[in-house]
Amino acid sequence: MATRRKTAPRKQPRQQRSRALVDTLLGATARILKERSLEDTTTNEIARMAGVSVGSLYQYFPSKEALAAALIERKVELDLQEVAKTSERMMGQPLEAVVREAVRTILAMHRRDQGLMRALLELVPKVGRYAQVREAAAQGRQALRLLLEVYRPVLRNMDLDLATFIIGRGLEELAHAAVQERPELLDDPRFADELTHLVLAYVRAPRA
Amino acid sequence: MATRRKTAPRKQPRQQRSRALVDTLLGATARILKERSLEDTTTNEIARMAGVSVGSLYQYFPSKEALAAALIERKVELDLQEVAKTSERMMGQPLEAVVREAVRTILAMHRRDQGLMRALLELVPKVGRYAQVREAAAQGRQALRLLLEVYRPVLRNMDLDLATFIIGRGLEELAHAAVQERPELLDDPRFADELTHLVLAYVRAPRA
Amino acid sequence: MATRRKTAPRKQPRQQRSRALVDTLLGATARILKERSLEDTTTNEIARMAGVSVGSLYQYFPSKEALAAALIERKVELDLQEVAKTSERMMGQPLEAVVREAVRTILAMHRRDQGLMRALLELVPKVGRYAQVREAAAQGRQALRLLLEVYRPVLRNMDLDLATFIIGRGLEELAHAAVQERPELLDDPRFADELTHLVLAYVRAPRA
Amino acid sequence: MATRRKTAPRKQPRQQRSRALVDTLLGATARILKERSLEDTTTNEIARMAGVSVGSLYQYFPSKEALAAALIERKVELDLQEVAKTSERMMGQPLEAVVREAVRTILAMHRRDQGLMRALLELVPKVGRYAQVREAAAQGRQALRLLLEVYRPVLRNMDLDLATFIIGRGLEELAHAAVQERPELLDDPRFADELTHLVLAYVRAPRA
DNA sequence: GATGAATGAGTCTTCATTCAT
DNA sequence: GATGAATGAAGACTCATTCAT
Repeated sequence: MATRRKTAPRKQPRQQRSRALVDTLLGATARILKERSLEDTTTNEIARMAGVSVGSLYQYFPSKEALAAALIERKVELDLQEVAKTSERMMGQPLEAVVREAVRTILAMHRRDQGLMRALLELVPKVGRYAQVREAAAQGRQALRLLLEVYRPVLRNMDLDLATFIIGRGLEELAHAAVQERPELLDDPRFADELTHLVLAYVRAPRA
Repeated sequence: MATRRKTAPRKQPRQQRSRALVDTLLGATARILKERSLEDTTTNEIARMAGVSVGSLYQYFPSKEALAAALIERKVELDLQEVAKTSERMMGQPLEAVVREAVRTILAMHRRDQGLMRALLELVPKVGRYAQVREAAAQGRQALRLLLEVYRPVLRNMDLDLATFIIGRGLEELAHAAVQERPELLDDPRFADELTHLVLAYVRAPRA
Repeated sequence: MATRRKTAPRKQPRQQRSRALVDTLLGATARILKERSLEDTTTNEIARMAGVSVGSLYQYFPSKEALAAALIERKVELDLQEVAKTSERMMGQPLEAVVREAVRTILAMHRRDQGLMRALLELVPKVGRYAQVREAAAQGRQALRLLLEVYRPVLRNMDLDLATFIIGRGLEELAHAAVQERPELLDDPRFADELTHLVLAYVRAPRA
Repeated sequence: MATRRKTAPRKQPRQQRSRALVDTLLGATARILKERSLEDTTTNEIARMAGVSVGSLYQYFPSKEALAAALIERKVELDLQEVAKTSERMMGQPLEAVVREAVRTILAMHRRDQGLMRALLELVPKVGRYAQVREAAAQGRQALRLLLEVYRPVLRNMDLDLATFIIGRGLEELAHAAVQERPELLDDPRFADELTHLVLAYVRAPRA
């Protein structure tokens, strides 16, 4: 049955050595999840991969799922920081530059983690981390929304919430799609151009 | 272990009774997969749910995965038929009407199957049905591409392959996203309007 | 930790074959418990000993403890029947004969099961079957008490409750003790004689 | 598995500090065993309870069982001293007084340790300390036997060995029984009276 | 000597799959 | 062909014990 397993970390790694251990474990888990689903992985394998005993694994993570959850949280946190930094940096730039940079950032984020990204996304429901991810997405959207508001004068009249959802999620999903189906696009400037155009054409007021 | 299991159906259900059995099993599987992942499901449960013995299940499906694979193939087939029908019907209509109808169709497809859709998508890699799904997607894109070619004169100059990917996958993923995050949008005409606008603005030649 | 495990039997063995299976499993468990404590036993071993697969074991018993619990309940039931039969049979006989027969019965019961008896007694707390055993003991005492009341005229004046406890438990424990420490006494008529004397001397009114 | 583990203490605590450590550990073990079986206890828990590291525990006790064994030995030793003292003190007193005092002593011993007593008794076989306990019991019986011999003239004709077993073990077990089933009896003078009567009536020669 | 993090053998238990009826 | 009891391989997880610091 789908017994949701405990995912709360077991004890905080206070010592430096422990922190390294936790990192190694998360690293091994990440590496494995790029190739295999969580249930096709065993805790023993993760431990072996990390060059650590199972016992040590369970010292810090009460279950396989907890490892995945930790991975997700870490990733969400990092991405959020990046988004924040970018959106701050772009404030005041012309609309087109902002959009182009946003597209660039999203593609970069996806290029970086490829497989892991997809694996983690699939794990979100199983591991009960919907809340965090939603929250992160919400923050990202919030940043996007603020930008749109700034440029409202040059935009067509529209429901900003809806537009934010369509743009935010649309770019995100197209980046995912590229990861899955056509990874080479992540490095193709034409793809970035097209996405930029997609967004700009969508939001701009039609010229008189 | 990640042993890829046999997924080829065991024997073709020639008899009418057998065909009904297969349908019942697939139905039960579908119903369960809407709520639970495949590995959180047991063959015994599927059989019980279908009101059939496990033995009978294995008469037609050599493994749990085979059930999922069959489900995917069935779904792909149905969707393709629908796409074909729609695109045929739309031939010759004005661009805007075509896009609007395409959006409507996609949203309808997603509204219909919600959970199952997502479950199946996650199963594709595990069950080794990438090929079929790709192939189906390709066919869908091909239809889309044909449409775009017809309207090329009124469109901006662009790489049709790339545009097809962006539009096709974009709409699909935004429909997914709505299923996941904001199901009410599936029935909201403003969502359909915005998506239509997204596509039209993207492909249309900018007015002089 | 002392997590009390589920002990409720899993499904009732309806078929004849299943009933045989359950019996075989209980038999194997009994045989092993005569030599080893429950925690020094593995479910796999019990299954192997019973010539059955672990899976089958878990079909009927949700845990090792459940097997022990079932064994205890079965034993309690059987012993109670025997006590009831004996006490009924003795009604109306002279006091000495009654006591002698009671002693004989108790010794016989212990002679029969020896090791198992001790093992089960130790398991009672761990398996949460105190209630049943208490209840059984209470019924046995009740029978004894009824007997004593019948003979009250020839007995010394005493608190019947206390006397029942001392006699009932005393005999029981001395039988246990014999099992543990001097098994040969179980077959020695002098031991039975002495126990009979112990009881009679204790209850009889001192002759003027 | 039922591998009998090493139980010999590891090193003799010569230093005063070490002796205190050993005492603390035995104390913690005793406290825990009153509530939980040995296998439901972890060495880590014992150590934590004693405010000591596991490592230190293993400095003095090579296994969990060794702790139990040490506890048993200590208990046996103490009880034996007490028995010796009592029996010495009673020499030359009238029979009834002697028996009464013996009963009192036994009840007191059991009142004192309650839970631990039972726990230790269950551990004796697992820990391989049968010999010591037997030996201790034998010494106790020997003392009892000596007493009986002194009073032989006023006793009925009987097998002293058998009588010793019945009286010694009978009193002991009835005290146990009281601990388990009716603890309030340990403090009830009527219980002591009845036990005294039980023994006296059993051994006394019937009056002409 | 003390510490407690690390180890890994060993256990319970599940569940996909088979096969006797 | 259907049934569902039986099988047993495989995995998560614990905890006695060791040993580097």
